[in-house]
Amino acid sequence: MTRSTDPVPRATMRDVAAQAGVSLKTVSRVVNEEPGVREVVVDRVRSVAAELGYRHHRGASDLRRRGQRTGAIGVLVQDVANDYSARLLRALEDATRARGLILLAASIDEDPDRERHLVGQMLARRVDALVLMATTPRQDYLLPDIRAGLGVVCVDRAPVGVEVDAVTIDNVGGSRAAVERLLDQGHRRVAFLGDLPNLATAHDRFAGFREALANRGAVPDPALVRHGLRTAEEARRAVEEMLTRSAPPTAIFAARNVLTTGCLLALHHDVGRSTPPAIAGFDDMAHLDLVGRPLLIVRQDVEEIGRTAARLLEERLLSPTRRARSVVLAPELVSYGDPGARRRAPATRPGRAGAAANR
Amino acid sequence: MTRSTDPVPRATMRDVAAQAGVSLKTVSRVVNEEPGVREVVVDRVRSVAAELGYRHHRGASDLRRRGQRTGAIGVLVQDVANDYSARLLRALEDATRARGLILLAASIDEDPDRERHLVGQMLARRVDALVLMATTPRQDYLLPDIRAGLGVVCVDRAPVGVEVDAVTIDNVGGSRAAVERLLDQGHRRVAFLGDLPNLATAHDRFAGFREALANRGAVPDPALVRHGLRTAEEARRAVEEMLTRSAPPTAIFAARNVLTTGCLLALHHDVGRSTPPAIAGFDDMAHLDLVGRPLLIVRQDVEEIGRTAARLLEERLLSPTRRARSVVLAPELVSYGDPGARRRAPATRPGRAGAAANR
DNA sequence: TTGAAAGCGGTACCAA
DNA sequence: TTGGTACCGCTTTCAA
Repeated sequence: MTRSTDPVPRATMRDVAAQAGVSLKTVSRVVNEEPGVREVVVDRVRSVAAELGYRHHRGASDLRRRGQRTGAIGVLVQDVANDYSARLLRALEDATRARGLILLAASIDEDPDRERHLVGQMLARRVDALVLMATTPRQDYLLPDIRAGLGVVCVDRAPVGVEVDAVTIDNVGGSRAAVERLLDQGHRRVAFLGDLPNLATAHDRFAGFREALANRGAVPDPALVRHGLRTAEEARRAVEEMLTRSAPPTAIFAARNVLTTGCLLALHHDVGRSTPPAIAGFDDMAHLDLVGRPLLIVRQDVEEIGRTAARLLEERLLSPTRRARSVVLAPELVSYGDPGARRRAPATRPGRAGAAANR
Repeated sequence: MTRSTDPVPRATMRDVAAQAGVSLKTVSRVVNEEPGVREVVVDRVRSVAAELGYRHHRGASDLRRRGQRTGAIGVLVQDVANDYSARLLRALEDATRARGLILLAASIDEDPDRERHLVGQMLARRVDALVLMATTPRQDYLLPDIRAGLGVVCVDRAPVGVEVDAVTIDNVGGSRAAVERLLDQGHRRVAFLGDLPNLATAHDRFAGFREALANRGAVPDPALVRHGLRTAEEARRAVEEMLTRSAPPTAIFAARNVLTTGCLLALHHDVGRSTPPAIAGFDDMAHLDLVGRPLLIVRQDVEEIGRTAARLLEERLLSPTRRARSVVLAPELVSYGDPGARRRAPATRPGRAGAAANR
């Protein structure tokens, strides 16, 4: 009596060979579409393979052809559920699809230990390359693997301690442009909401804010600057508190998209006030065109970042010894909810949009 | 002369063994934390491994311990950049983190051929299981692999042609509850916007719409029913067209979240009208609480779906011959932008929320 | 055009 | 407590 529920071991090339009456090597040739096998034999092997439900074992194959690549890429983002990370993952998928690569995805959650752990997991699987939105202060722990041929592209945050390819955006320029626009609109009391300034992106965005003010001969008002905000809720409370001041801000620059959400929440529940502050924010989000409020957004082209990272990776894998390149993309300024037409202008000088720089 | 740029081959267990003056097998024991190795030896091997930048080769290991699991899971969603898919991926990551699993992620894009291709890629990598948001009309192409021990959980869409575990939601009940709520509010001319009804979810959501009307002794007005809408833009045009009718709808039910966006776009550019139609939609999105318009949303608990899928997978891998189980989760109704308090009510009878049913 | 044998990096099994 | 040997599924090399 046969129990149909017993796991049936997978057919191997040996099984296919036996069933087809050829040698194992011939099956290998057929599976890998190598020339030099008679049509008749090819057909027979193919049909037997299908019949037995044969699946090529990529791991065994990669093991034998040592030095070849596994065709897998590790993508380590902050949080795969986050809009930015998810779109980056998708852009990488599209850009690598033609080469048949497969992506291992994982979330770092701003935890350096977790980053190293996940990197270890992926390297144990012998990924050809890593796309890394790093949280560790330095990435030199990757040096032995890079010497062994691992490709690495740092994304969103520049690498520290290693010379690897990178795709980042001009955070300083983007912030400066947004804040300058607010100043052009006549605002003088501009508030800043940002993350912990030991994070490079948060630091740069605050620097851009400061530069914009400095260009007008002004300095930040400490009462209107809040660092270390991590959630929309924290931003909401910060804004509500600011608005009760005797001299409330007339404009607010939120240096992360969740903080922009917090601003919107604060103003949403504060419907009575005569002139709500203008809001500018960093990083686009869904439905900002529907909130019924003018909004100035510094937008990154995430798809372009993904495409660029994939291109750098491809070049790197072709010539592992090439010098590291760093591409800095210029974000753009977008106006939402403008009573007039929708305006778009480059965040930095027009000529520099999309410029790449070697460091 | 040494070229420091030459790729240095990775250290293997053999290298570590030689350098540490022990046998390869001892290194294996240390790496796998097997007992029966003296502390001194463990320490020496560990330090040599670190020195040589040794990385365990999971593929080779899996190859030898045949029948064991690879610790990798393939996640095939419609589009990793889409909010729903991305959150599902994240929920799966969290639910499998404790077991140290790694996720291979890919987007199907509603393309059956692509689904089969990606499944092939992942099975070549010998994933232990697949989480599948299927687009193929039938999934019986997986039968040989399931017999070989592959775990499969279908998510969002019920499996066809195979008996595998599944996590879906009650699309009929969710839609019916939303439309009944509109009818309770006094609406009689309720429009329906949906995807192609040959998709199971689209079909079920229309069925729920019909049932809600039928419970009030009404039938859908063909002029107010639009199938086959795929994008927000298509929905926007459909709504704009409906609103120019002599008898426009007083309420609209959008059966997919992008279609809800389309409705909002249409109404946003139609600010003059005295009484805009009420809107209900299927699937939550970001910032719906900020659009300044009352909105009724059928919300799926994506995280719960992911947790459930992971649980079913774990059970399945523990007992591969267990009968397939199908868990149907009840969505909830959420009111946004309600002038009063935010209300939440179960979409179906309260007692059934989260109910699991064996088919 | 086809096949036999070695070996990729690691683990199982058994012997020392 | 440690090591030798076979071998996982496949590709490489070389011979037939």
